[in-house]
Amino acid sequence: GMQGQGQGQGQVLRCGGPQLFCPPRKVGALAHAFSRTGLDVTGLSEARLQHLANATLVATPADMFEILDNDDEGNGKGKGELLLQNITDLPGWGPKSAANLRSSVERVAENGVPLSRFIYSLGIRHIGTHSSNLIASAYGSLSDFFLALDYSATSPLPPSLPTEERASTEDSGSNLNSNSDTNSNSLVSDEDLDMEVFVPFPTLTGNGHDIEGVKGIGPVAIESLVAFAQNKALIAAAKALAQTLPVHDTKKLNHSQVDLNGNNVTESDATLLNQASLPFSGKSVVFTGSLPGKLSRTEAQSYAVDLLGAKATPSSVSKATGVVVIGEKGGKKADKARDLGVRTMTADEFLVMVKKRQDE
DNA sequence: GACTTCTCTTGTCCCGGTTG
DNA sequence: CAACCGGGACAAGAGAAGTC
Repeated sequence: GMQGQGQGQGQVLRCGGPQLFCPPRKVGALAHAFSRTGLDVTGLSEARLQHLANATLVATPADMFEILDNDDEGNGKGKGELLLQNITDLPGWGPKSAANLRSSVERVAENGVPLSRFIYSLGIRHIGTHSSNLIASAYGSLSDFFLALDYSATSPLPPSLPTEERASTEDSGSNLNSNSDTNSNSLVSDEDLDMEVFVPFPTLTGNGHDIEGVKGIGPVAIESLVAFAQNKALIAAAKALAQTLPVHDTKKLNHSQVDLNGNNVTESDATLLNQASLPFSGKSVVFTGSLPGKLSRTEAQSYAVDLLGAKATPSSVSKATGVVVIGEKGGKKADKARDLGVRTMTADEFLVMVKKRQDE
């Protein structure tokens, strides 16, 4: 890792660099990428990933998709079959679990993931589900997101560089930063914003002129994004991963909804998504208790966001919460919602709304 | 066929970032 | 600078699946 140390303020021991290429944390990074909120490849617990990593079968998320390669050159087994065989032979694994893993990978490779989950899967620090959603809707498409990464990686002024180098790269306006006492730890300090100084991720930060920026993405998140963008190995891994599966634009409707109930969602629904007329538009929706049927909370959250227009599905209730959906055994969240006067609805009522949207 | 292992899910808590 | 909000980590348990 090349970036600065962990700054000592977090309790967690960190390599300076990215998790994916930090041996102690590699498995954790892989687990993060394949987790349900990421690429959602089932059958890959942290323990199982440890097996694969120990056997040097899988080092990056993209490697896992090699299990689908079937480039057998006339004789013998293809690459994917070999990998499948190697996995099957690992202790604790068997034909069944290996085959299940393969089909899980296959499902993801065919269906793809929404841009937000792709971004989440990259494991960028401070970029969790919420920030990933914000970023995804800011850029809309994977290509635009990568463009932003490439652009921001070209920053001539990494935050750690001494001020002399800063001055040399911006000869015309060098006098602006003459006051060296200013604690310009921040990447987007006012001085930087004023002149045509390089600003990374202007779509997110705003450029002070025509671009407003994204609320909820602050300097810390930006700094983390810049570090990611400047790491060639991580970018390469991300682009390799992008080759393995379709990444759906956020402004359009993503294909993942087709899977939920096998229902097709038409293109016209996509245009409805951004309208403010949806039941949950602009609201954050919190779920508590278990939902009827085999509907998982994750699926329900997808419905709330994609079909009903919710802006977020946090895990806790606050006064900013728009609606709390109460399933069976709803606990303290339901109480808190009532205390705060937050609107509540039953899971059944929620499902009716979902059904109605699906039928349109 | 028994045992082990992993998965899947929810609730709670706390840290940290963002915002005004 | 303070309050608020959100996410992540943690814990626990029930259930399912697979291995041997």
